Amino acid sequence: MGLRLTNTLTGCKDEFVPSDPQYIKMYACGVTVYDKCHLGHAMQAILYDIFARYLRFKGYKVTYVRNFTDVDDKIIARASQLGVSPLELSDQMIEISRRDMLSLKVKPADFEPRVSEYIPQIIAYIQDLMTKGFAYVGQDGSVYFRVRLKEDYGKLSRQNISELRCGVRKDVETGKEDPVDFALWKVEETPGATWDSPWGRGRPGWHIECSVMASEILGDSFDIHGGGRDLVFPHHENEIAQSEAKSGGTYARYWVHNGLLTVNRQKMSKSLNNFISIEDAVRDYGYELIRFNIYQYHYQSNIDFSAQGFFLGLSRLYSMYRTRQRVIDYMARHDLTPQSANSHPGFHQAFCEAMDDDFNLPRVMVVIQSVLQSQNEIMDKKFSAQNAMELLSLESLLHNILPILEIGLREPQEFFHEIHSRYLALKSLTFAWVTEKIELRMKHRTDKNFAMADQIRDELLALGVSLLDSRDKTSWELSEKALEELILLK
RNA sequence: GGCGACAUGGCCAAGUGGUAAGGCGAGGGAUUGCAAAUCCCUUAUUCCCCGGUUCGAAUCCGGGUGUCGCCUCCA
Repeated sequence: MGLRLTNTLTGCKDEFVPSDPQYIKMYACGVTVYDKCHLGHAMQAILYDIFARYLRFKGYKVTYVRNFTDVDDKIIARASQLGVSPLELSDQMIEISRRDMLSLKVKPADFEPRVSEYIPQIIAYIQDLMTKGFAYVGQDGSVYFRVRLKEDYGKLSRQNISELRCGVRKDVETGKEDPVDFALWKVEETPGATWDSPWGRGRPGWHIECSVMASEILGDSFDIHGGGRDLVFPHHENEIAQSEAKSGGTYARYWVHNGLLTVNRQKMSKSLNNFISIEDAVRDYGYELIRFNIYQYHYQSNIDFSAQGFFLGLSRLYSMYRTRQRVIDYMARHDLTPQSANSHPGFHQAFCEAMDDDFNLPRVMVVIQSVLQSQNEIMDKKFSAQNAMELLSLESLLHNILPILEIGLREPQEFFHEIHSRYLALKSLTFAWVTEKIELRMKHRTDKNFAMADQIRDELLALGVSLLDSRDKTSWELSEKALEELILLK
């Protein structure tokens, strides 16, 4: 069963055939570290992390590279504003970014190169382009890429060079031979962010870094190159132009582009000031809810962030842990151990088919939904050895696939405790108070004084605490309304 | 102005030629002292509009309309 991937280069969902049948090389554009990352960056990082995890799950060896852009106009501007050196600022931001990724349970990529560490290679690369005639020193002393010489320029974004020129493009650099050319090396002298080169002191242009770092680590040609949809043009187009001009061969074989996180349908971005930082998002919603919501959409779609959407996710996540807890209790009661069964073949296949179909996470979520439902169904039935085995195989399946997604892995008790404490604190209530109320109601119930018992239950429900009576005891959880309140207050 | 993507029930969202997944919501049932939770059933003859191709289209083609992204840094 093979993976199929939507390839921006062809515009089709292509069968994915790695150049080496066992080894996949993947590169994803990381962030420019001039400020804290926001939820949109989180979405991208989570997605490519999952792709890498799934490919490994399928048995491939994977090398995954995700870069940090630490040399850039914005970094320089920001650093001078803050009165620190550009690399000091980017050091700080990289550290924060790593912490953010950790808090989202995103595994580090195998390589996380920084532009500033690849300056000699970038210079050599540009020199090579120059000897091949693709690069030239412009009138302003900077080095540019001769776009028109690359005949298939525009093949990724389907842009036509002659049409580009009549665009609303501003600030055309004066040193270029042709307005469509782009900078490889910008000559200037900002302290702390420039290096000596054959063309004078300066720094790398916008797109060269990815080409250089990708080829240094993965080689001239590799399997998957990913990034946000907003990078298709010009960033990825230019990467292809440079890389293929230099190597003469194919650069990335499959181009994957994820959708963007939007707010009121508009892209989440610093400039629109409609962003939420990863730090804030994790604090307010938790990493798991963020991931859970991302999985409701295909990676190519934009995800419109809204509190209402997050509420839906929370109520389903809550429900997931309810089942997780129920399974744990059930296994304890019947003395079952999870290791004693193989992964459920039917659902295992369904999961792989969904992932193989262009990483169709919404379909994966349906599979998980069905697994949980089947577990509940089994536990609703009379106990039998056969049912127990079925339950264990479902459990074994979840143990296999949930670590790829990083959801549903916590101790349910811990999950509930966290969310319940937050809610109770919000309402200035305590666990002890709720327990007291429940015990009081229990007395009324055993006395068959249902009117009083129901009154207490209604009182608690009005506060968002919903009671669940089982044969011997009463437990409680948060009502839908309470969950909604918890999210909407953010 | 150019390029690209998207438009599916009250809401969210899968689905690239074979007769509309799933979730939320709503209604009914099993269960329950009554509830909650859980499970079961029902809830789009139809996929923005108009043409075309085809035995057959949400899916392909042409033309509209609308939304978004890119063409300046952007995941």
